[in-house]
Amino acid sequence: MPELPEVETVVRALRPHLIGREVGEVDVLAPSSIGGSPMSPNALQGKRFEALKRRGKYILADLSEGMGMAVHLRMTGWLGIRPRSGIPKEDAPYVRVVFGLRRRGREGEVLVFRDIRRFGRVWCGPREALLALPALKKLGPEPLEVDCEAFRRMLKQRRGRIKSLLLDQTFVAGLGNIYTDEALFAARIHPQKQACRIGRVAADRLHASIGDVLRRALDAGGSSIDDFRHPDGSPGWFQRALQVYGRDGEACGRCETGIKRIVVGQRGTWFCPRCQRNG
DNA sequence: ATCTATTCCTGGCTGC
DNA sequence: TGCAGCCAGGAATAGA
Repeated sequence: MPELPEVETVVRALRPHLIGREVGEVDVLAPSSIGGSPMSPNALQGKRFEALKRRGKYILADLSEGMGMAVHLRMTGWLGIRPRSGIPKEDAPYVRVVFGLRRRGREGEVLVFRDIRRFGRVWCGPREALLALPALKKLGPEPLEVDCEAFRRMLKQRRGRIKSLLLDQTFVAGLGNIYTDEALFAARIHPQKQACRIGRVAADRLHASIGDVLRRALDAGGSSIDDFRHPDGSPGWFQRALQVYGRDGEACGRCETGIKRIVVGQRGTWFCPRCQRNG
């Protein structure tokens, strides 16, 4: 499932392929994959990619003449560059949108949006209209940019359970189920602990753990759980380094206690009942 | 502010 | 071997 490190990995890999190229013909095979867009993807035809960025779990492209594109991969979304006539047969049923790419007027490759479960979305339109989309506008701060004191204050103001709070994109933008569980384990905080009752020392530890786990996952090219793959089809490696996520019954790397799975806010949650106490 | 339930969607699993 | 039923999961949404 693409979270911040996976989305950032995709952005970095796509950047050199897209910058400077112009959008050619656009083929929308699944209209439901187009978000409540300000405009149809066809409006991007003839516009040139100028920048590719990430905000939370959103991929944001700046195009010429003030246009933009936003993509959310959700569970199974994938973006990649393919030869114009070279979409593999096994991918074909899941290809939802195809953007032709031209350089100096010459047709070349295509940007493919593939998405098995169709939860992902592509939005197109004027940049300002995209940034005004409620979901983007309400995003909380980037977890790698918020400083320790600010983070501590943010926790103090909230009475919800820490796990649910970290998953709330309006609180911090970019964490998902994998990295919240990993960060809470590293900081030795119980996922159901009330945010405002996390002490100063533990809050600082959590802030550091979030930064640490995200940076290490980024260095590993993300985690290939289920079907996350880089734009070139290669997998990330961080799933090997995961300490608790999906490791029901396995021994905790710190104390050997069995990792436990519970449900918090309708989300599968893995933690070590001995290292992470709710007291 | 916060909680719960529901919806979207499909591959993969379980149980018969 | 086949089939029904269930589940995961991010985020929007509605309602409490």
